[in-house]
Amino acid sequence: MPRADARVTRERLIESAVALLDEHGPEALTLTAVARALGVRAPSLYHHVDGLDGVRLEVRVHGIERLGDALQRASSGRSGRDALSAVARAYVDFGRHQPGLYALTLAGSDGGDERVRAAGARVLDTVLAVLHGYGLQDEAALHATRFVRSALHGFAALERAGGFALSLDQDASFDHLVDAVDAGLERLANAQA
Amino acid sequence: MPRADARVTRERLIESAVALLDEHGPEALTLTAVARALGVRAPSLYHHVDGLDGVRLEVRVHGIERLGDALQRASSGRSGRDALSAVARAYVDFGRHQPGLYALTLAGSDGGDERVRAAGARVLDTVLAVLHGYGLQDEAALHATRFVRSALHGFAALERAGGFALSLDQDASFDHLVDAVDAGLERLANAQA
DNA sequence: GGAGCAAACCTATGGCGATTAGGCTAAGAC
DNA sequence: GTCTTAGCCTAATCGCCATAGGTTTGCTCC
Repeated sequence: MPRADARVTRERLIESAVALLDEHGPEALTLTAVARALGVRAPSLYHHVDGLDGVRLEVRVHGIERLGDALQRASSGRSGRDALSAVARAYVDFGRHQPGLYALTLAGSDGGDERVRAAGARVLDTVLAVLHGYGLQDEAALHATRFVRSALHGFAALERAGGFALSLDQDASFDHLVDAVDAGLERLANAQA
Repeated sequence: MPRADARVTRERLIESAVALLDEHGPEALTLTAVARALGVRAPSLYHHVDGLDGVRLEVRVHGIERLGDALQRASSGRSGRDALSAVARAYVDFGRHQPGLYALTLAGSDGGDERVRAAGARVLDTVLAVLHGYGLQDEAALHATRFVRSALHGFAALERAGGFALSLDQDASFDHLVDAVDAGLERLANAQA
């Protein structure tokens, strides 16, 4: 029975952690900093989460869930290339707007946490639904999912790391990427038949 | 004028750092650990590199150079889809065999270091050479490079992070990825014309 | 309306890693 | 042989994670 006057709640803790992460990078996510943001001392957090890794886990779960939300929202009511384009845009935008949060969704030893698995499955299902629009099914669809996620994650990660150093328009590159992925999916769909 | 009996050299320092990274992960790369491996105390390292970030920079430069070596070796004597396949395999294998080193090649604020730029340019050029085999030139080739690097980095990163949770064969997924990227490049080459 | 339980915090402490300051030693130049 | 300086060192500070153990104070239930 949680007390009503608690300064620390899972929601507020995640909120603070995400803010630190997005504004000051991964290094800034410390127990001390989170505690300070919540008006509390660092050891107090141990009553709510399992140390720094626990904070990261909570944030990761939250991040994957939010990513799943964004992808599902983007794909709803669309199909085929249209759906691919919308989902891809949503994915990349998520990485752009919440770089710190996004980085945590993938990096990490999640020790087989159930919530991570469930949230990840939802992301996977959303992508799979898009691929069905290309006629991809079963194993071929799963391989294709890995291709799509590789391309999207790679793009988001390279963008974040400053890997696209040249002064070439990134939005144009994104459009080319979607075009190329579209062609790749058509190839995989044909190869499957 | 360096002394002959020095225990710390750039080479030995990088070697130790890479070993720590590949065997025990990013967290294990500490000044204390590197110093211990070299038979020296941590503060002594400051005479050779600029702190922990300096170590990371040295390792990053080394990693990008080695990646460049691997890609160039893989592409030499091949062209077209054959070259793409070989380069992709070399890229992914690099990430598999040296996960810690690979992770550092991209993650990071390299503050515009000249050696990083140069080594990165060599990687870029190798990929560009492959794309010329598809008839891609100029701007279109650069956009295509981003597509290829996104797909390869994404695959390597997801593999390393355990993002491919399902028990689906990863080598088969890799073959599908190469196939899809090949199709994507053909599309981009046609769109260019 | 008070007793008791447990939630929510706290201080104290230990340990480790980064980094700075300041000093010793001995290799190699001249 | 002197002297410069590269290469290491110890000492000390600071920030952070983590554990141990204690105090306050809502809440619930008689």
